[in-house]
Order: sequence, then C-alpha cells, then structure tokens
Amino acid sequence: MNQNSVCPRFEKGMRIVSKRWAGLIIHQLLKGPQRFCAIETALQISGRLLSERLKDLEHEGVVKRDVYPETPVRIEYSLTDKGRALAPVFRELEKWTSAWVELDEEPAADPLTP
Amino acid sequence: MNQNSVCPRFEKGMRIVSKRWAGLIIHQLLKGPQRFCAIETALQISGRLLSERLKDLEHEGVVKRDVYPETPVRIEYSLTDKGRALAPVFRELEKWTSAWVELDEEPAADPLTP
DNA sequence: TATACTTACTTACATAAAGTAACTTTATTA
DNA sequence: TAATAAAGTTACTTTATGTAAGTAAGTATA
Repeated sequence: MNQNSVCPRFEKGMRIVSKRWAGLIIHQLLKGPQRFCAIETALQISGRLLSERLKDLEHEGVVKRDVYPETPVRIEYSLTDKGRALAPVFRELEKWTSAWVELDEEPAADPLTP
Repeated sequence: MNQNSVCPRFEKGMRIVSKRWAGLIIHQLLKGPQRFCAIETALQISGRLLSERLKDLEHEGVVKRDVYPETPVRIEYSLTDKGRALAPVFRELEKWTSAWVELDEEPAADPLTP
C-alpha cells in the first residue's frame, strides 16, 4: 500500500470497529459475556440501536449470541476469538485516553441548586 | 469504573477516533504531513466531509493545520503529539485486520467486460 | 384472577449526520 | 483567453441515529 491509497482490509476493519457504538459494545464485552439489558444500561444506548449493532457485529463474526433455554430464557452476548483479538487495540486506546484525553467542562451536578 | 458504567474519558476518546472518517484520516497522517487534496484522493472522501472532519480533529487537538504562504499557498495537515500518540492503537488495529479481516466478494473489475 | 413488571426486542417517527454535486476564489499554465 | 489546480463552501438528497412507544412470553404481586 502506497501513500496514495488505503489498504482495503484495514479500511474494512476500521469500518467494523468504528461504527457508532461498536467500539463501546466490544469494550464492554471484553469484560465478559453479558445480557442485552446489562449492555443497554452500561452504555446508555437505546434498545433499538443495541439490537441493530449486535446484529452487525454478529454478522461480522465479532460477537456471539447464546440462548440459554431456562425459565425465563437467558440470552448472553459474548466475543468470538476474532472479537477477543481486539483486546490489544482497546488496551492501547485506553492508554491513549488516560494520557491525552481530558473531559469537557461538566454541567453542574444538580441543576436545581443555584 | 465498574461493570455497570463506562469510563467517561474512554468514551470521549472513543468518540474522537471512531467518528466516521476520523480513524482513516489519522492513519493517513501517520504516514506524514499531507495536503488537503492528497488526503481527499487517498481516502476517496468528499471535500465537504474532509473539511468538516479536519476541523473536528483540529479542535480536539489531534491534527494541526499549517499554512505556508508560498505562491501558491500551501496548506499542510499533520498530527500533533496527541495525534502521533495514537500510533500504537493503529498498529494494533493493523495487526488485527491482517489476522482476522477478510474482504467481501469484490465486484467484477470491469463491468463492461461480460 | 387481574395487574404490573421484566427481558429482549420491534415499529414508527423526528432529527442529525453523511454523501453528492456543483460552485467559488486565487493563482498558474497551455 | 481558456483550462487547470488547491482548498474549500453551498445546496440538496439519502442514510443513520435517537426517541418513544409497543409487543410477546413469562413472573411476581395484590
């Protein structure tokens, strides 16, 4: 790959992990298998998008969906080998954020207290 | 940070680099300082979006814009220290893509040849 | 038994972001 | 003089995201 073009595989990998929410979902699943509502709560993502993104990631072979036919049924999402192989990427990103990223000014904790 | 929430700095770092095109732009600038049209050509991104994204990244302190008042004026984009510090993230992502990402079926090279 | 609650989604709709194409400005070359 | 180039901007269309409400299957509660 020269200066004037991008490796198409890299481009594809980038598309997979940099799609909105995908990175945070993978990062969350690196902590261990989790249920839909656990991810939903942790990331403050809507069910609509979480559902869509999990399907995308499953389709890309990054995420695995397991159904445990207990009562009530339990559905767990986890990473495949391909997904777990992203761990170093996220470790480096964590290093970068802790070294370089500052938070913006936060809004007042309680807007009712003047 | 526990299981039930995401570190807000990580979340912000993620937002910065995973915004559409941002990763590819940074990856391109890791090869060295470049002009607007060089990036435009390499990434096949429209001027409209490249302009917007470069402004975002400049605002985040990742990209630097330098004007050389030659004739004709030359404008070069490059990474700041903060931007260059992302190099390990991209190295790991490159490793991952070469190990795990396959390309989809490509369309025929020349649709005019049946 | 009726009501409410939970999980894991889906549907419908509004808004924001991305994509496309044409245009601008300043200068340069054929 | 016309055409080309760089570095954008403007106007418009399409796609993605966000929000809210709804659904089905099962559980617990009054």
